[in-house]
Amino acid sequence: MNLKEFAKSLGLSQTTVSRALNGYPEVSESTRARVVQMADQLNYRPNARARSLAMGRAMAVGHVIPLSSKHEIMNPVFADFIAGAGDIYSRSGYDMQLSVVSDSEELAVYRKLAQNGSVDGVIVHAPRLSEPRIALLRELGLPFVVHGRASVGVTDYSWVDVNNRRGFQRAAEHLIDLGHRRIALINGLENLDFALRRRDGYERALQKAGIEIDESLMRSDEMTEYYGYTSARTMLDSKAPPTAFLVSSLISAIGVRRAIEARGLTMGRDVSVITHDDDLSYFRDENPVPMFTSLRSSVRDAGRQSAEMLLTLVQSPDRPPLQHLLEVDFLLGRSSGPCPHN
Amino acid sequence: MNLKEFAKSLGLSQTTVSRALNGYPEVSESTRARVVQMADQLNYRPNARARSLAMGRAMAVGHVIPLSSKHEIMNPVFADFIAGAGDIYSRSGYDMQLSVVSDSEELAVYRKLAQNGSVDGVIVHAPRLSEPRIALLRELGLPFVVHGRASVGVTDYSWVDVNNRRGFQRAAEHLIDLGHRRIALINGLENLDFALRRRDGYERALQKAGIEIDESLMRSDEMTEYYGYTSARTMLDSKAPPTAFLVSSLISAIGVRRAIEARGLTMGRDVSVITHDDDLSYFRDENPVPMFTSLRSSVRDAGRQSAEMLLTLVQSPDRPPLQHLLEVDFLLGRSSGPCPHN
DNA sequence: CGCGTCCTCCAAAGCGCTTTGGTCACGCGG
DNA sequence: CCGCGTGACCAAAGCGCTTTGGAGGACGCG
Repeated sequence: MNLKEFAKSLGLSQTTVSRALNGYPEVSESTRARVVQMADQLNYRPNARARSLAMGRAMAVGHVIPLSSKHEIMNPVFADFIAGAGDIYSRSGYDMQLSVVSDSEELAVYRKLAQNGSVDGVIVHAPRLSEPRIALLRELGLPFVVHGRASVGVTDYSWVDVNNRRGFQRAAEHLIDLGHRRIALINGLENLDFALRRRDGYERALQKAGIEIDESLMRSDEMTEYYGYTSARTMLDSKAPPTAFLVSSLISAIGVRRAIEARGLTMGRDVSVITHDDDLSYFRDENPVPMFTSLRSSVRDAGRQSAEMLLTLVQSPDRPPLQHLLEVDFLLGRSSGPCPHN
Repeated sequence: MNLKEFAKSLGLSQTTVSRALNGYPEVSESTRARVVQMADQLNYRPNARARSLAMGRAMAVGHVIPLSSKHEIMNPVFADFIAGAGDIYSRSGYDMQLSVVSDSEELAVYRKLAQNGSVDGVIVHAPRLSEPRIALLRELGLPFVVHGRASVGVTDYSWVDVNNRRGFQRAAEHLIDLGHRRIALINGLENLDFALRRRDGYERALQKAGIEIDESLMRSDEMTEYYGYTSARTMLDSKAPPTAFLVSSLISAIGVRRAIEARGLTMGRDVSVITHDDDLSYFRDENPVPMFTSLRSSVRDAGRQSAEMLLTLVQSPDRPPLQHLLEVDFLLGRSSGPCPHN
């Protein structure tokens, strides 16, 4: 059933029906009511493609997911982000389009999305220190919001980010206050901006406390469980093992914990752990005192914020960039305690 | 830049340009070469909306994700599935559309997708025992593939599923062979079909061995880490604790392990654990002998298979249903061993 | 030289919607 | 009674593509 047939079956013109359905004032309330009622009685729905072709707006936003051997963004964290963002899109009548691409074609895909007309805006995930996508998207004139920031380069773009530096500095300071001096950093991939900021926060805290930075206590990689496990395992087996771990992801922290216990040690007593926690639904700790002391920041919420920001941008494109910095919650759990060797 | 302008700048008609770009034989190779070259020089790309409007095909497939308080499909498992499916779509020139909806509107969204013309097919996730979506989609005439099966109702629809029953039966038999008699089942939500099949496999193994089924050793819920932890914790604290756990998800198994160790026991020695393992990238255990004895089946691969199946269905709609049953790999890890109390 | 056949290319008609630029009838004030 | 504003509706022109149904020229064959 298309508009033409539907209009005919109502004895009205296409114009009137279209207007009635889209809430324009040029049609009487009684007619509108009749149209709307008949529409869901006859199950008529405007064809989305035709609609957006006529309107010049896609009513869709895009997310590009690089699927590489090196860095896989499609991880549990991303899933929760998408859940948050998708929720907002649905409410606003927008579609969400996911493109899974090998990272060599990533930029080409953004280009395609823009020139293609298939989306009205995009979310940029996992920005690196210097981010070519920002320049590209600006050049293409496609509205975008970055989840995270790119420290190098222009600053006048829209983003939603977590205060990673402050969070990690605070966590490190907390460990230092507890007497720890050998604090390991199990970080994410340090070609990604957020990881660098975390490292920076960590280093600042050490420097302020006059603790020398020890590269052998720092790791950077994809934040898997196994990565957390092997990193911690290796460090704990070394001559001068760390007494505390600062971990970039709860998933890796689970691995760190496994290594600690495999060594016959007890987390929170022999070795302290503080982790960043994206508050993923599948790893939510509902204990009053959670297992991990953590820096918590809901990535699902970040997804919602980003989506909302993108939609405002899409709806008023000449607006100056919007930026939103989320603070993390510092949660005391059972994984941190005073340094035992003092 | 649209087709009209682009054609004019080439001194050709829209027809010829369109044909050149789409590989029709009615255009000479030399002209085609010129068109293609100019296209990427001038950065011309056909508008996707217009294209699919004209062709009557959306060149997109949909995935619907219910975001409810009761059951959240948007979990790490789903993320990996999407990564696999999305990969196939990209290669084939299809877009992937995700709809995140509250579960009360789920059916309405499928209806919309079909009548809307915004997708050419859908993947049905997390089927329940009896699945209204199957009847609906058939009625709507929208091609679909179910990830999983629905045991009750029609059987002639397309699906990709894992042999859950056999896998769990086998795992339970393995534990029985090791002398275990009190085997707990930490299952997924049992209104979902896959969970029922797993339970069925588990029960069959017990029955065959003449072991009485004990409801107090069975749990069913969303497969979070915390769920695994509390379930195991409670059971281990009971008068007649289980000596082995059969777990439906690696994530919950991590929680089970935590409970075991919190009790001062050692997994693999005091208590055995076998878990289903979706081979998620972020939980891949790269040890030669993995930590968990598991039933492994890559959900990413299932995503690929489902996507491929859907695309063949979309491309030849009158084809009879396709069905594909994936077997699980039984992997011996360090989490299972002989029953200690014998 | 005439005619049929390819080979290349083209004009124009959709695809299903929105939106511009009306028309028509009615009512009201002067 | 005339003129004009206003409310309710409509015809038709796009949006940017694909595809149908030719057209025109080159070429080969009798």
